[in-house]
Amino acid sequence: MRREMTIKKPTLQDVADYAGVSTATVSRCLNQPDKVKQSLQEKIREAIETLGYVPHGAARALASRRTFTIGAIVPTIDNAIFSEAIQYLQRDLTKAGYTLLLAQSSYSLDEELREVQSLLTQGIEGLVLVGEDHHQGVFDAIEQHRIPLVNIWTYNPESKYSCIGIDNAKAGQRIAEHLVELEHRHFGVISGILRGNDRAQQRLEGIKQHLQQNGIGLDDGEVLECRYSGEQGRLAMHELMTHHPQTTAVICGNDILALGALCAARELGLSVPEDISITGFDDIEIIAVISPALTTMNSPSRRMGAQTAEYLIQCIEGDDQRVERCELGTDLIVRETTGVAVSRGRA
Amino acid sequence: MRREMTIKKPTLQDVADYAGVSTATVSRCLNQPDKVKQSLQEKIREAIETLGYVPHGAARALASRRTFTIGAIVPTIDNAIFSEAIQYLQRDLTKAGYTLLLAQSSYSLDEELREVQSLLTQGIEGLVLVGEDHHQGVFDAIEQHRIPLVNIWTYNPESKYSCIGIDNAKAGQRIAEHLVELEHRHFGVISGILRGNDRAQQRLEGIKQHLQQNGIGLDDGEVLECRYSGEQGRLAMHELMTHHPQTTAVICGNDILALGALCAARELGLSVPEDISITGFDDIEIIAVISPALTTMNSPSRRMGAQTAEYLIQCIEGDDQRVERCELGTDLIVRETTGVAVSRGRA
DNA sequence: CTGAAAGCGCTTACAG
DNA sequence: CTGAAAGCGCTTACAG
Repeated sequence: MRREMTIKKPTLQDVADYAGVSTATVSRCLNQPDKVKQSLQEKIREAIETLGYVPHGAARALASRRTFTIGAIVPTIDNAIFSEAIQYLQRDLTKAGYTLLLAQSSYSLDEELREVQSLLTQGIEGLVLVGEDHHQGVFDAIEQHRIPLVNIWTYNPESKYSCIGIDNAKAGQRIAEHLVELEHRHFGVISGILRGNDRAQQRLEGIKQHLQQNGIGLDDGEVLECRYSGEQGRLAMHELMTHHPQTTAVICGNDILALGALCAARELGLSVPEDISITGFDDIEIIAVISPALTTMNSPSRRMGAQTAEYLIQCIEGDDQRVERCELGTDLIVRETTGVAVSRGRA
Repeated sequence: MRREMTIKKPTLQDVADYAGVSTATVSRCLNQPDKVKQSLQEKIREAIETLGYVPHGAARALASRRTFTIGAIVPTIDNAIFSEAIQYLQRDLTKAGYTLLLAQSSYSLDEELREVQSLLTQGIEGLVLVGEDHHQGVFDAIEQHRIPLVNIWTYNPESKYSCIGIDNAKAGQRIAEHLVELEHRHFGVISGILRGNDRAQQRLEGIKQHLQQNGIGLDDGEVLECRYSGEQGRLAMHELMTHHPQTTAVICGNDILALGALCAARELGLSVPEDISITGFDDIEIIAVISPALTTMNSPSRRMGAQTAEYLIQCIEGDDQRVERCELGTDLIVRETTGVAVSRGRA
């Protein structure tokens, strides 16, 4: 019988027996040490040490109704902007004693809903989603569970839920404005897949709106959608230039796509920016050291992660149900890939 | 009293009452449906639907002694190779009904130990770590909890624990060999921080060994350590060329450092590879579309993630305690940044 | 400051 | 195929 002691992991009860106190005291010693006499604390710590006791999180969660767990769902972790945000979110959550449960939606709203349900089962006390466009079931579940939701990467002053992010439409507009100022009249857009991605949709809307205001049209054929990969960007650029050779300005959905487009331009013998201007989005760290230096819009992903952690913790600990709508600024960073299309005139 | 029903989340008991069955039956309906009569299943599903029941993970974990949770600790999630591996690990774990608990160690073995303890509290049924060099406390804890550990990114046929990764020393050797074949005699190494990073240490050992075999020395001053960032690589390259201007071959710890070094070479007016050869490591996706195309060693991070998920699941479900030591191959991908140093002779 | 005891929401032999 | 009941390992009023 006693043999079992060595094979079974020690419980709070074992610690209590060993230290000659009650389980209540051991529990207090762990969670509210100041309520336990010094001498007992020492005995208990010794017991914990020699038995190699490790608390049982599930039991604690069940009894205390606290999981100290936050859920986050990003489209994919394998995109620098999301991994940067997650890095900071995770780091700050950990500092405050919370655990991050991370899931990926692959840019699918249905998949996102499934992940939300799974996270809810696991008892998350807060949820972070990307964008503000979600399956209705997500909102229903959030309401029922009464946990704070923060939508990141999006800013909407009227949102019913908290958001910490950028104004995507305005950012798209700003890029278009820059290129229009350089007197471009023939545009192409290489966007990420729009379905399930409200950020990309909003940016495209911003671009279209600004072009329209300046009397510049943008045909459907001049907007290409593809996955966020360098190779996809390269192929899209080739397709764009085949069907719309007069294009002098290409707005890309992110930096990776822009690097692919740049690659295609090289292959086509087009000089940048003399023949064609190309813009990115995000200002990921790596592009600071590559040539030609990419004109892009920065995206404060780390700040987003850190601020989200801070908000959520305050929301939970302060029992503060206030909705926060926070707009983080973006800056157009003009470098070497945009300019006047001198070589090919201004048709 | 009844008012509480609307404010409190429904439990299994509520579902059972509503459906007119016992909690045992509801539980079976959820976990082993084939053991429950069809007609009852329908009633129960209806009850779940109308009450909006969501299972309580902690209670389930406590009662069943299963958490369906796997822990993984990477140095940082903000490095393409780790985020790629995690993406696949996460995806495949999710498919199999497991949840990934992700933590970051910031390349600190002490921090790693702390995270391991936290994960253990949360009841992980398996653990994934990067490298084979860990705090002794990690091994002790793993032994005590009897959970499978797999060390990734490392391959050691004698390892006591499972490993799925590459032979880092061999990879380092292979890079050095390539450059020696191109008749380089003056080397520089821009490595990641070595402390707490056995992969980087092993690669450096492999490089040193091969150079030594060919009568080429490598002074301490010719090995620079820096964080994995483009800017750090750029600065290190400047320092290297200031103190060792005769250098014709620079081996970088990863692709990001190599891009930084390439940037510095441009700034210094050095042609690549005519004046100097530069190599990376990892073959991250993005470098496929940038110019000059980087010579590098590929690192099968996605395969590592997927294979780790597969092994762990089999280990847990098959109750198979077999230790697996799996070497994933690497390939030297020779592109445009390495060649004979024609311009500066072969001193 | 400490302990006895109820209870958190499930699962699972066991009996029928 | 189904149910009564014990138990998973903690926390937390409550009483002292």
